[in-house]
Amino acid sequence: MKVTITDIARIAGVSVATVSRVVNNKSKGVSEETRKKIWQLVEEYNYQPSAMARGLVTGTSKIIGLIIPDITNPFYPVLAKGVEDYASEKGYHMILCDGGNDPHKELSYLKFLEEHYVTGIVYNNFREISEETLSRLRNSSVPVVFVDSKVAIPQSRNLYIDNRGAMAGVIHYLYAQGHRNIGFIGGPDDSYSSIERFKGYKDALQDLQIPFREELVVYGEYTTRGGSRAGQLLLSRNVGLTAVAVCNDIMAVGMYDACESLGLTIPEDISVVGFDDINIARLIRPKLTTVKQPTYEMGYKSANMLIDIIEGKQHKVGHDKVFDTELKIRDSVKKLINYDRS
Amino acid sequence: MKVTITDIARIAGVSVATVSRVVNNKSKGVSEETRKKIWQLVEEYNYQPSAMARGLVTGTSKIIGLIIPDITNPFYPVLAKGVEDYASEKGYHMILCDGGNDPHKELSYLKFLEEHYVTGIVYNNFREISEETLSRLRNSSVPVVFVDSKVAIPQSRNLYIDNRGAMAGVIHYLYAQGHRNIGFIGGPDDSYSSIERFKGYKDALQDLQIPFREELVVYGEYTTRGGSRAGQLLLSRNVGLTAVAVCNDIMAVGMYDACESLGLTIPEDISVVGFDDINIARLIRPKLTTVKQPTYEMGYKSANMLIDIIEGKQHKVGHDKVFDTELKIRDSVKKLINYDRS
DNA sequence: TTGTATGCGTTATCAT
DNA sequence: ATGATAACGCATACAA
Repeated sequence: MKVTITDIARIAGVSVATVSRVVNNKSKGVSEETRKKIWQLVEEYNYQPSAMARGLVTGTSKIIGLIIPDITNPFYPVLAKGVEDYASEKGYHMILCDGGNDPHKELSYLKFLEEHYVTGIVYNNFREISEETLSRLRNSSVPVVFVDSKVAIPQSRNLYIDNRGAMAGVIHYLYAQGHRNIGFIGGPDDSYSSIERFKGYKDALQDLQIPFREELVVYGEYTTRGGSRAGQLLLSRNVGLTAVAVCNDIMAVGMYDACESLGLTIPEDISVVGFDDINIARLIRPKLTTVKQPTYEMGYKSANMLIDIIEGKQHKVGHDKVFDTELKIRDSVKKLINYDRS
Repeated sequence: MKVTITDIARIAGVSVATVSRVVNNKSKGVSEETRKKIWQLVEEYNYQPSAMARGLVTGTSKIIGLIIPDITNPFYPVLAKGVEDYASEKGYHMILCDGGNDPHKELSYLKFLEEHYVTGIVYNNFREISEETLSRLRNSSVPVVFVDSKVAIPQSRNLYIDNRGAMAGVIHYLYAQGHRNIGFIGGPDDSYSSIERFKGYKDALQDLQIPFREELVVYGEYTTRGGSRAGQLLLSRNVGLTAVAVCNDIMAVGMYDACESLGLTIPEDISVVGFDDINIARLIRPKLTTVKQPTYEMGYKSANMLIDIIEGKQHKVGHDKVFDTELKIRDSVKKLINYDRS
């Protein structure tokens, strides 16, 4: 049998109100003596307050939700760790919801979170967030921090990186290494980050006065397999590519596979740059040159922003938080000519 | 304002009982007409039953918990995916709890799950499960499926692989490739899987009549860094190693690092075998020969077993489920001599 | 087929 | 400092 607050009260010879005060650390209104006695009983009988009953009366909880599209994408465990760490520092629990890239499941999780009175949500979905989800969020008054997408709803903040600028930086770097025929492998065409990075690709081409060629661009799923397929397609076109900018690291890994199966060597035959700097990037050979996102920090900070909103400490300085990225130069890009920028 | 069952009842001009019957799909006792009307209202007002109130009265929930030590270990996202997939097939939600390798946090999550009336728990911790945790579990009557550890408590099942036999198989394989001086890199010394795998190592040596040498064995954390440190220590001993069996893949990756920093080439200078077959194993070079665990299936099956217990469909055939492993032979082991087993 | 009434375990208000 | 009690939103046994 589960022991309830009534049991403890009865055994201690006090009222439930008193037990409640003690258990919730209400500073006033209880003598040291009874306080001690009750704690002792709580220990002895292993009393655990029912989160249900508590939630029912308070209408809230100490839980935040994290919604992501796919935990097996190595980017997300790190993000989740960041969120979890900050949350638990502040006495919150995190519920991780893997939407499985399925809008239905994602929506179901959102309902689940609402039904459980979560106090806030960290939301990431590389795809466009569905209108149904959005309107639900708008009406629910639950604070939300969106990671890597720009959505304006009340009680929400956005946290992202400069995808566009970072990708432009990649192209400029490749240019500086002597590359002129630079391909682009993008993610799903409804992916916010992919769209932005593609813009950066075009920005840079324009800056560098390189004509944009449709045939140098291919899209795929945000998976290793997606990268592999896209890579094979791109390479099979024989368009004289010397380098490829890939939209994220797991796709870049797929690109490695594609090159291998076609007998091409990186970076001798073709240079590759990724995005994210997941762990694998420095473990594969050649080590992958890529754009580092401060993934853990982004998770940590998003939880921070969320809990600040929850606790009323809203950042006055502005709605959004932009994180810096960094190009990690490793071994997957070849210097083509002795090009001196001086 | 949140809309409650009372609101719907009032608007529909019926009692809350009727609304409740409809919402919970109680087959009998409601006319088609009112049923329709109520569903319509539910849609229109976006009524969501409070999980708190519901849980409070039923004393249960449709939630299962998954407790793991570290989501950033690539083994776990896959396991989690398996659990999540089965659970959501059956209409359950999964709460993922990352204990962060911290017994305190783990215990805190366990309490959290209990307070939220979870109907069951899938539990994995490579370390010995603390006595406090265990006694808590014993008293709580929540069904538990333990993954990769053997714990006997009522209402629980175990699911694991033959760690010992699999590691023995690794050693036999190395022997067949001509290796005689085989080192072992183990995980934390209170890790169940590490202990079992070490036994397998010793079993095989005995079978093969190779004397056991203490100096060929080193332990470390279950991380890349732990593997790297252990590898450096082992290699620095200059004990004439030709091969090393590593306790899991992320440590094996660390071993790769160690070899690189010492100027050793795999497999020419030293052969390496891992355990788990995480994604990275086939992405690093040389591709890692390793023992494949059916990780996703293990997650899926553990949720299956758990929900069977919950729903009373207990497997009569036995308490435990043992999964098969498979040695994936890739490129990290060198054949030393022409040894013909015929 | 539908409604009434009770209780789930807790917090919070108002007394004492 | 402590207690009595209403209220939270719902499921369910029992009545009608």
